[in-house]
Amino acid sequence: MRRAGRCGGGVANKRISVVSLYTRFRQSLDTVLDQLVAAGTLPADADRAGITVEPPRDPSHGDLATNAAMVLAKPARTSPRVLAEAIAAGLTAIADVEAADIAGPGFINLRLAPTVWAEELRTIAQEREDYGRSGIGAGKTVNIEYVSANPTGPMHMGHCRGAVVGDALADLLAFAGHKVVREYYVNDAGGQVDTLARSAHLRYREALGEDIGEIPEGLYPGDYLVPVGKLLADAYGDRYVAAPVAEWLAEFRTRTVAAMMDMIRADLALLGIRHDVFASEAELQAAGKPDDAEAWLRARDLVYDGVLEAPKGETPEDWEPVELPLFRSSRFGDDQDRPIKKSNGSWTYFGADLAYHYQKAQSADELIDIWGADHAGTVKRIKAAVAALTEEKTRFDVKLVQMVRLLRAGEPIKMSKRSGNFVTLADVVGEVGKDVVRFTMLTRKADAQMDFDFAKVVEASRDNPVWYVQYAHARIASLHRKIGELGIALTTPDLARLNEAELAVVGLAAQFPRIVESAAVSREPHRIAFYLGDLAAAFHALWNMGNDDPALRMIVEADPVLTATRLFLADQIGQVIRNGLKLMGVEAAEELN
RNA sequence: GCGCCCGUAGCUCAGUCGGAUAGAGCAUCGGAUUCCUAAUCCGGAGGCCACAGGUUCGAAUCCUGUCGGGCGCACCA
Repeated sequence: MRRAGRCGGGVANKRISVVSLYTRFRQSLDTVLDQLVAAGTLPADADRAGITVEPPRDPSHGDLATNAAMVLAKPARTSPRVLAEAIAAGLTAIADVEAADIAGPGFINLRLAPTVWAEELRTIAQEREDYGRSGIGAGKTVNIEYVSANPTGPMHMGHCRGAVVGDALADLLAFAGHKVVREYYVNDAGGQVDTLARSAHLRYREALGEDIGEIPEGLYPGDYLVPVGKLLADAYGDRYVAAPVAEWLAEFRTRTVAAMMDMIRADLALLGIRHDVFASEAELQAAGKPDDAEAWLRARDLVYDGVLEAPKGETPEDWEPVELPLFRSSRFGDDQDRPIKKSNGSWTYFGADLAYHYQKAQSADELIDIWGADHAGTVKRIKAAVAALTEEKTRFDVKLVQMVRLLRAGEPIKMSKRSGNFVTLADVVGEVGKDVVRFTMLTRKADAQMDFDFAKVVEASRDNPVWYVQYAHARIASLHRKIGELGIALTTPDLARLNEAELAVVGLAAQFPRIVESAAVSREPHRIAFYLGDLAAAFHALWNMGNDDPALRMIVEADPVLTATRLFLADQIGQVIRNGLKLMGVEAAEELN
């Protein structure tokens, strides 16, 4: 089941040629600080990690702001404002800086020459789909495990959000320079896959003409197993109809799991998701990986034979103390030690999962798991296991994704697992489309609950961010059509003619690289969605100015130079929107209908 | 009982590894617009960032406690 080939995923690793505007000024600032060190104003060993160069919250403060003086005042044994004077003097000498003012408790606000923004626009035009690419992850391999739905049926909406968040995060980290491995853990070893095989056996008999009646309680009732039954009937004829379970169970299990995985892969493909590695729990066990991990841990006294404490709260009636091999997860922050084997000698889910993470850590510098919030209770033990097995050298994050409530006309859709009546991912994608599903899943922090209303996500209005961002892009595309119809002969843009409002939108577009970096560092792909909403809003506001004053329209027929300039601006905004949408796996619309 | 996540405008939510006067959409209020650069636009009001302490130049953000909400709590997966 495990695929050997490892491809980089949707976004390839490329080297970036140009550092972002903010990074560039951060470097200039460092040069100024070096000069102050040489002059004896600053100690050489002062920690500069807390220094930021970012856009000020209030645009009237200027184009860039730095907190350097406040961070360094203490090591320099002086007041922030005095130090700010010295730093500001150095910054003023930089060519693109028109003014450096000191404000508030010691901020230094920089006002940049308008040519800086014009230049940034050209940078976007040059780098095109690479604009925003970062090198912060260079040299690091990140393994991200997501979806990992049990191979017992098709994907339903419960899996959808984790799939989208994981995939977008993988794209984001790749864009930020990491080597990314996208992995799916196939839980094909537990009792549930035996149940699956039994359920398939029933369908197999049905395919051979038997009336199987109601599906008994405890077996999977869904009709997605009907074709599997036919498949098995074709493969085996009536050989296993009356045979003892032991004779067919293993073979039926393998074939049915394979069929389920084909189905899941097809579901994922509907969302544009493809994993690099499918890791089989059964193969992991067959290869003795959990035994290896156990031996390694026992040698360090991190696994011992002990008796489990009674569960907290209400003690179940059938609870009995038994001796089991326990991992000392309490040494690494867990509340209690956790069994890695069951009393029947087989591995617990945790025992196998621990070995699986050990294996992943062999070939990655950092690990990320995307889990549903219902597994929150097991985060501590797996983090403890990774800490122990990697001797705390591998960064490991578990991102919890909260549930999505499906609504139709404001009313929650009722789902019942028992009857097999759940809303499948394929249904939802079929109804509203891949792009709407993906974007919507990223319009909220992963750990916040979310409503998905079938009506609202396709609504053409201001308060639907999916539509609003697409609309901005479509408007930009429409400019080209319109200019063609009008037969305007475009000239070379004259970026000196950009007005203040337009330059402000460029400033927002120029933030894209740092938004990418901050989203990658904090592992929060939703930030891209919110940013695109802001950028789209700024562009729409610009566009709407043309309603009141025709001289402010994007297309001014009498002035081909101005039109070319504004088109150039609009195209670059469109480019940034496309780059952002691509990170979310959403296609940019050329036209809305 | 314990653990995890959360508590920001009337509602739904953002908030940059701690920064300046905490932001957006909806709803509300006040204006504009009948336009095809379409599926409205502009503006106002609205806040003890649950509460109380602490850390420091500076806290919605970090720490502790309290209150309130959600989820989880045997060898299941």
